[in-house]
Amino acid sequence: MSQPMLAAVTTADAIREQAALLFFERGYDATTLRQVAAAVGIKVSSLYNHIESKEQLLLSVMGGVMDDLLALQKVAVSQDVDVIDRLIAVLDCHIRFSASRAREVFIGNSELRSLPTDARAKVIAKRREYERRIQDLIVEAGREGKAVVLDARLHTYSIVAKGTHVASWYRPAGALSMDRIINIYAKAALRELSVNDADTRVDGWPAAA
Amino acid sequence: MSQPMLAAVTTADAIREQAALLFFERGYDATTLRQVAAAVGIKVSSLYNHIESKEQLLLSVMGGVMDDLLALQKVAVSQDVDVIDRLIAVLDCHIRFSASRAREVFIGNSELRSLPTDARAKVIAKRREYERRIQDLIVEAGREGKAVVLDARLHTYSIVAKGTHVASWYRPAGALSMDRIINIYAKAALRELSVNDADTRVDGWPAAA
Amino acid sequence: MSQPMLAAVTTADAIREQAALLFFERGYDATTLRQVAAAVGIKVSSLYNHIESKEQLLLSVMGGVMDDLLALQKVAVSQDVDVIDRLIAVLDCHIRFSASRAREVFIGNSELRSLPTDARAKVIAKRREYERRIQDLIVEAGREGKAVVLDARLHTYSIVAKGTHVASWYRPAGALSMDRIINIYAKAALRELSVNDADTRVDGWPAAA
Amino acid sequence: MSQPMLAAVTTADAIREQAALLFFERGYDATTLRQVAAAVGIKVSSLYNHIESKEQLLLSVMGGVMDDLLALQKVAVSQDVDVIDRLIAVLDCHIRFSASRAREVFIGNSELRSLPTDARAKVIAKRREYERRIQDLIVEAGREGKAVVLDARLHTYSIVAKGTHVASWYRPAGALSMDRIINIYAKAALRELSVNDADTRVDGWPAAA
DNA sequence: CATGAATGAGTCTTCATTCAT
DNA sequence: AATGAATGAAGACTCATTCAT
Repeated sequence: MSQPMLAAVTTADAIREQAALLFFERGYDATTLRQVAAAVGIKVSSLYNHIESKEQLLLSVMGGVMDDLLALQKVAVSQDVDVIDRLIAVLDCHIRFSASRAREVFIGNSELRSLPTDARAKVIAKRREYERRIQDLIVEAGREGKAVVLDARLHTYSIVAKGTHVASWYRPAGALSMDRIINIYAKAALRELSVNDADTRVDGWPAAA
Repeated sequence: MSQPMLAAVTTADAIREQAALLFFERGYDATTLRQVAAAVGIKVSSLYNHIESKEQLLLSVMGGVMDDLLALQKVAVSQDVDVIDRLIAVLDCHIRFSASRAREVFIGNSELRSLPTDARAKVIAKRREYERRIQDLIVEAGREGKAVVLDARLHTYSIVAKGTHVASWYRPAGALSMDRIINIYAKAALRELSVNDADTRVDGWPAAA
Repeated sequence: MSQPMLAAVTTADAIREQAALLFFERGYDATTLRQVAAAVGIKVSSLYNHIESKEQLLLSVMGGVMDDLLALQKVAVSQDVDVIDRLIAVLDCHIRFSASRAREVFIGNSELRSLPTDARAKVIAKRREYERRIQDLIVEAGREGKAVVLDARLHTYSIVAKGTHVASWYRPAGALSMDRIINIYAKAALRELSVNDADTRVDGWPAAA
Repeated sequence: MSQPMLAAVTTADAIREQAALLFFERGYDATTLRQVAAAVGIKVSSLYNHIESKEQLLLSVMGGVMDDLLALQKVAVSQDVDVIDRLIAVLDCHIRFSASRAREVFIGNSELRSLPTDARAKVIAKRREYERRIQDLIVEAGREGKAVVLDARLHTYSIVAKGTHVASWYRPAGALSMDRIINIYAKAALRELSVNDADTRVDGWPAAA
């Protein structure tokens, strides 16, 4: 009823879905379990047949995001192709993920501080690993003379920031198609690194795969 | 003690300062007026001799940020120089502000939704105006053939995102000096727009002023 | 596992057993039906196939205690022997019961107030009857010059109190054997009443039976 | 207002008083903070201006009881008189305290298990110390041939039990005066130990002091 | 019989806010 | 100005109980 497109099979799924929506819209602290329950169509106490606590609910919402993202990035990074092509793959992965799972990504960014200390630490570690891989690629490209690196870390931040930003406004029904967004941001990133034929590389990209 | 340079003269100032710190660290919802009072060294009820409400406190913390930012941007934009130089000035303004007033900027980004509807609307309008000016500059540069614009809005977002990101991690004592960060991000932005001699333009910039 | 000797045959029995254990350890109010269910190895809802309500469970745990005790006391009181011998029999009965069914006795003492009003009234009536019989014996002994009674009621309380106390600490595996405890407390009670040859009477007691 | 005799000066005192009353009547678990607040004549949330938590309230109610009791007992034990006189003094102290502060003593006995583990451990240690002193006196009396000891520990329990029991029913307005109760129970205790002239010793007791 | 799920009632606790002093 | 106390509103969570499967 409340999920026209994605009918949640389990009540537990429905709870996670609605919670994600509400956490995204109002923030974790400002979201009441009453609101979550109402959105699902059950009473607050019934919630506890499916979740352990509000904190656990947040965890399960943020849950796999970083793992999924790391897994996808791994694939992109591991391809046996040119650095630039791997970089493009990583960019594609980054923006596509940030857009297609915008809500979770956004929550993952904004509600880190609502997480219990140990869980937060784990997520932060994954985040660092994720950024490190991007940075490594940038350094490699620089070393091979295929990019003019100003500051590897800041270039990385610049890329990461694009994803964070996209996650805050992307809507499937928006004016810009996801592929177009990815295409432009990938070009922008390569340009920022002064990669030769940045635009062409991006447009001809999946070809090499 | 927590503000080495700017010792708050008024109690009201101290409150705003500590509130900013706490809102930044834990978020508006998760911050208690008790915590603010404790940080200032007074009791909760005494707070109300200086503030009207928690919401008003948030407003006064986020208060001038957008106004100040718009004012600074205005100066940058109004200079009677080359588009690219104006763009650089705007970039400098953007990153410098995002870094030097990181906490307020961060709160302004993350706690928009905690604002009462009308206040939120006003801030959003200012935000749009701010972004519009950047976008206009990009469009102008593109029209004059001094930049190869892929999508003016996305380029704008890319720039804005850098500031948002910087506001989340910049510390005065950090490894990177503010000027260096600005220098690199300005180059990155010009490169992203395929501006000729991007790096040189940035390095030689204030000269024209 | 928790009942080495008396393995509960019925699930209903197991429930009563575990409930008794938990009520004893944590009190009725502090005991959760979930805990009872867990102790039995079933789920909470399954409990209701065997009990009517938590209150009824308490009732059935406290259930027969007073009836059983009264019945045993009846036998002791009705013997056709010397008052002192009957008193000793009653003392034996009292302490033996308090020790051998310590948990139920303890619960019966401490959870009276958790009982619904009418049930509580019934138990209290039985209690009074029980104490009255002891008191009557004391009075009789006094009248016959076989005891020096200070205050029949207080002597009765003194005896009752010993049982209550024993019920709170007696463990079958403890240092003192049950028979020894009974022997000593019986002597103490007779001594308290200044019965002649108190110790000898107790030691030679079952002889007369 | 609600305490005709003992007008509590502080609100905090009133809370402790009413809490003691309610904990005594219905038990800690069955007592609601709402009830406590209502009894005091304030709202539940106001309670928290005076207490830290329900558990702390229990602690502060049970608070000094054992300390006070130990202090009084110390005085009785330390007198430079005959063992039997010291024993009588200790008995007087025990029963008098159990009666005059019946509610607190009762709560201290019945709600031990509601205490957090560490607090419970402390109270239990004090209890043991208290009982040990009684037992030492009994042993001493036995060694000096002034008492015929059956089992020092059980005699101690017998005495302790009388106090516990008294605390459960004593009312200042009751039929038996406190002094009479003390007198009888002291005699009963000495008789139980086969002390010579038990009754006379008790009746002539304070004389030696 | 056993159980997963639902739920109304109620628990302790926190918080922003007010007001008399 | 500062504060102790009071309070309405709300929040997360628990529990005994019911019912369909």
